[in-house]
Amino acid sequence: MTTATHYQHIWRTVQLIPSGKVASYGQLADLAGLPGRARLAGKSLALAPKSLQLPWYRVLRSNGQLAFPLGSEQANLQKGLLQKEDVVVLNNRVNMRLFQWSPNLIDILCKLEY
DNA sequence: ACCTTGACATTGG
DNA sequence: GCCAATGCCAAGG
Repeated sequence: MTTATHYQHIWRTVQLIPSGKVASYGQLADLAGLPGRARLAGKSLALAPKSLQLPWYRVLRSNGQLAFPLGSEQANLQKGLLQKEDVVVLNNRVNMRLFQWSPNLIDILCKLEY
């Protein structure tokens, strides 16, 4: 498997996150069939062509924090996009307990992928 | 080829 | 909650 392929898996998978929901980089990697490779998920979002129009802003750190520094241009943009979907961001952070994915949904998504 | 830098995560103190 | 240590690994220098 080439890294380009890995990126494409991530790009395909991130589009499965429904509006109004969020996932962590680790979950994204897992769903893409790349367990333990959260870092790769971040990398591939960073390098994704803008033309793909990915919902990158629905991906957060495992503790719910935005991946960008508080007050940065990127963080503000992400916060705005999330709040437009009624996801509350406080102190650069989302309450992940409100967004736990049910195991059967994860199951469905995994089957969609492969 | 070696080193550093990240849109990361988990564990242990 | 904070920090350091580990594990992860592609990109760019």
